[in-house]
Amino acid sequence: MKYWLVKSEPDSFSLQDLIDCPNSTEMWDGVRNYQARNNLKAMSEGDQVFFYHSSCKIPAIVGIAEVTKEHYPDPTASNPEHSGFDPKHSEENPRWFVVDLTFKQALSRPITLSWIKQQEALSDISLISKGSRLSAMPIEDAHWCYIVNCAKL
DNA sequence: GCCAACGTTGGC
DNA sequence: GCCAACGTTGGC
Repeated sequence: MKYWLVKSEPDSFSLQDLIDCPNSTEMWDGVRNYQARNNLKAMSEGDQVFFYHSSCKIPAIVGIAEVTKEHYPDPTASNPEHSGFDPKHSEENPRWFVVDLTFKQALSRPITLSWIKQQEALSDISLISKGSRLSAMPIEDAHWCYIVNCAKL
């Protein structure tokens, strides 16, 4: 099992929004960056995912979700009406993908970006290193465990 | 709202 | 294939 982190702007889709989805499950669509896409494709069913709130007052990891369906073509990329439409994408020859994420639990306290930056043990976490703008990125086991322990689930 | 750090696009 | 121009992300 692998660990990941996905980002979402809470103004457009928050952890609560995921909880409120049917079966607390949502198709994670709209990724239009190749590296982030490759990370989506590397996800397996059962992988655990930190849910991170970005571009907001207090950027933080706020919860945990699970990959419940492995990657499949992003339907929003084939929809000309959709802002994520890509004419070079098709069902037959897909360029962009989604996974399904299911809510698992909220952290009892959010793990803020500013706190993460203060932790020696997390000094090389992908979230604050090169390529940190990716909307989906891998998290090392040790970093995952450190954060989960500190969140006192 | 600013801007640094990227990623993408397209002319050549 | 280079690189300038442009767009996006996301912290501050």
